[in-house]
Amino acid sequence: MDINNFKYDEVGLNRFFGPLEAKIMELLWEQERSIKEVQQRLDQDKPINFNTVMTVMNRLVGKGVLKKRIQGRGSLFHPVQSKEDFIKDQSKKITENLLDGFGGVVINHMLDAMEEVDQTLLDKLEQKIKQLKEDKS
Amino acid sequence: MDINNFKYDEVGLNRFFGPLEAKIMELLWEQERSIKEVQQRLDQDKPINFNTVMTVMNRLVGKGVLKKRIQGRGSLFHPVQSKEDFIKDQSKKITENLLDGFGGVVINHMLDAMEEVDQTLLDKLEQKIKQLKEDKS
DNA sequence: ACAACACACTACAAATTGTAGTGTATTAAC
DNA sequence: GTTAATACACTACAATTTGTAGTGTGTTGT
Repeated sequence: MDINNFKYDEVGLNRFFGPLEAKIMELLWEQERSIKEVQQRLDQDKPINFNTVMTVMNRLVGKGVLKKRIQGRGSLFHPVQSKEDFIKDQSKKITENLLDGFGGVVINHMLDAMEEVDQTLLDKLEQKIKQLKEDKS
Repeated sequence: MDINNFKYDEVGLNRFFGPLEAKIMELLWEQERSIKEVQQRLDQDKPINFNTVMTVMNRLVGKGVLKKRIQGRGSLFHPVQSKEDFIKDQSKKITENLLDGFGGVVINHMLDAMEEVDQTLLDKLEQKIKQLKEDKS
């Protein structure tokens, strides 16, 4: 899975993908689809070439986020992970990366950010730490 | 400050900058320097053109991470933030972004990642949580 | 046999980053 | 005071990523 870029000025899946890639992923997380089906869906919003969609979908296969399954004449595409699992995995990677890259420097600010979003998070984290300490002893 | 890309397959400052940019930032976080001084430092490791260094340094000014200060004939460059502050700010942005972009989906995995850190960080976490709770009451 | 379709291969454009040439203006030296 | 070195602006090109799309090929269904 070579997705390893997080654009934190973007929104939603655009943080991990280009805009067209993101739209395609979204459609395929809904359900498995052929290139044609994806192209027709996208075309409803804005005219888009079949080959354009094909190229991008194949690139996503190359990146390891989509899989191709031959079915009769054509192929069907589906993500290798659910959307939730994808986001979870990437978030974990990013968080680990921040922590073991910059350690103590960032941890306070991560907590600040957590608190701003949801106060109950601190309790959850406290519990986890308590549990961790019990496990160790 | 238009740094908004986090490459989580890279190491250190390369997560935020290109490799050459990162080396230059590192040198300027040590101390304010002229283009010539930066170029000569880098040149010790590997031959590098003066204009190359100049271009990249000016681009970093354009991105808002460096400032230029005229001094006599030439200019001296320095980061607008300390290295620590830079990393803190970016980390906070990334964390907030993850949390309010993907909400509950990522929280547990962020906590998981936090659990995996070393003991001293865990202690820091506990302290920080305690402190945050006191602030509330 | 032919037309429609699925797909491979190829290519180009914008943006980002590293690279570096040429030209200009100011400073320093003789 | 003319020349030479220096600092810098301007410009350009290559590789990579992402969006875009043309052409060509082989299979299918009529």
